Amino acid sequence: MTREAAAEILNRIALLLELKGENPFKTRAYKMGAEIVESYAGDIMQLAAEEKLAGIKGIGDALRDKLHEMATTGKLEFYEKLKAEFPETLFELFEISGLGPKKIAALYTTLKVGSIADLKRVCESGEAAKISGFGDKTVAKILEGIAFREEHASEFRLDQVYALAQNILEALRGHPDVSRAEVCGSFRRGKEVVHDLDFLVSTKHPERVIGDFVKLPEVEKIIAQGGTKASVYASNGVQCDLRAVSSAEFPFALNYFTGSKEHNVMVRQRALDQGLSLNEYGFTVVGDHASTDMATVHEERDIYRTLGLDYIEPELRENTGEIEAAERGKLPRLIELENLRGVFHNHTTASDGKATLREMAEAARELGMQYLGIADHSKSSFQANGLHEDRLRAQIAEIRALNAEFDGHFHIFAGSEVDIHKDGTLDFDDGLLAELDYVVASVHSVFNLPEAEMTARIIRAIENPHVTMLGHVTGRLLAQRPAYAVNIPKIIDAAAANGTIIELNASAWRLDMDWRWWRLAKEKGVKCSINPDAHSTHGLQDVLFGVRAARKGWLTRSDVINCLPLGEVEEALRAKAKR
DNA sequence: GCCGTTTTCGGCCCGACTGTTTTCAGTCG
Repeated sequence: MTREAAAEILNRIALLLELKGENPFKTRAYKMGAEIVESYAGDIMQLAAEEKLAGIKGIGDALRDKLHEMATTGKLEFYEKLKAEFPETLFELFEISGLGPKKIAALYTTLKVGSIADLKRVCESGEAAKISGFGDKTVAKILEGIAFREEHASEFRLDQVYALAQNILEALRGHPDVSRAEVCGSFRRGKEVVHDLDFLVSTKHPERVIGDFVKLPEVEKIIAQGGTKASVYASNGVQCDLRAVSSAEFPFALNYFTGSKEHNVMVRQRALDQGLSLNEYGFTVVGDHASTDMATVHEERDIYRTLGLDYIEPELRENTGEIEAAERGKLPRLIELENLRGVFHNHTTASDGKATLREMAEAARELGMQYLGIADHSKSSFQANGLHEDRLRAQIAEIRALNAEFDGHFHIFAGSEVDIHKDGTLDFDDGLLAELDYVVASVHSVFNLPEAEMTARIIRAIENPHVTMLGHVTGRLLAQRPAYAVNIPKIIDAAAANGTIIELNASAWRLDMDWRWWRLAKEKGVKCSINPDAHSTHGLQDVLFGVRAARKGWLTRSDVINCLPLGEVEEALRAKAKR
């Protein structure tokens, strides 16, 4: 059993125990256990199998035995019995915003609600509103939650599909009959969520490749299988499509299936204007334009060149002006992962992170970073074990000591992710903020303010001279929780006026600020910081998702503060502090 | 369920907000 599967089972046990009204500290122990299993540095399932789990904090006798059982038998009797008491679909209900274990338990015991379909029915029929503790507003909120979930049901975050896409791509590229393979579609365009994964291969033997594709270990169910294409569901529910074309067709098919549809329409129109018809198989000459120069097309780049355009990176293909820019040679040179020199906004065990300060520093160093910014939560974020003044001061001292140890080879910046209160004041006074190397200001409470009030609240924080950057501007959780109401253009103006950086939170759950706003921010002169918001050493790698989003927002390395080498970024932070 | 130790039970994380309620329960961060 994989560690992900084991962690999932522990999490589900926690949910079911909560439903049964178990001691909340017991359910928390299971949740903690799940987190440890997910993030443990080392092969925890191997250790579990060999009964070598002793001494891991948070894993006691009970969890140790359960992990051993899962690692050796592939299942857990305790869980099998527990889940047999409830319908399998019950877990869906926990995904509805506004519903917790108590309400779910009430719905289940009084009305036998065991699925979202049941839930919708009893809310609409008026039965739910009659349950003690429920009312019209509760029911309206639940229905809103259901609607949001339905609207986003087919969306997958990048953390859910990235490894899958890489694994399948690798398998395809390793196939003896495949000469070229790519992922196309919205994944290639760097969208923040995707609906499916589209793979493309060039081959002389499509039937062999397709036959092997549907037998990949990642494949759960075959939806369709033909001579040139196949569709399957992967085990995590993501639909994966494969198309096989010839080598000559490959660049055209790659371009076509990458989209976006709107971009394709514009490109085809441009081709027509030049007497060429473009489709997923190639160019054909139309009318009397027989003399058009049809350079041989080997790469996608050649298609654009034939049409008199610079190569347009996939992330830019949204028909938002990229074709005009390509025509005039004005496309930006997009940022690349390798351009990042360091990362700001990361957490440690001091608040809700899973790795210590030293572990985070070592991990960042191993990734080739020159510096690491720590920004643990501030005191108001109780749920995240936010730091009070004394603990923050102790952390600053710890960071200074570690830096002395690094002796210039690596640097840790002492920061804080300070809560923005409802009125726009910050969680620490200016004196303490001034002791820090930098400050990330974020909203973590009172999400439901009217837009004007929320905007004013955030602008007040931006105007605090100690605030270096603004954290996750809209608070959205992709496919789970909508953004709070906030006027982004006004936020951008305020950031520009105060020299405040805006974060591009690189967590696959957030990707916030959204890529659609970065061109405006860039025009106004606002700098971006691509922040992993890492809560573990592994989380540092989320910068990958952030870079994709930044590219989609037309950003170059000079727009992104953490592309600066150590000396220059120190200078930039000092300059901001002096303003 | 885990942890720690004044070695075996008692503590474990707090506050705001909302909606349902007449004093609080549930949810969220």
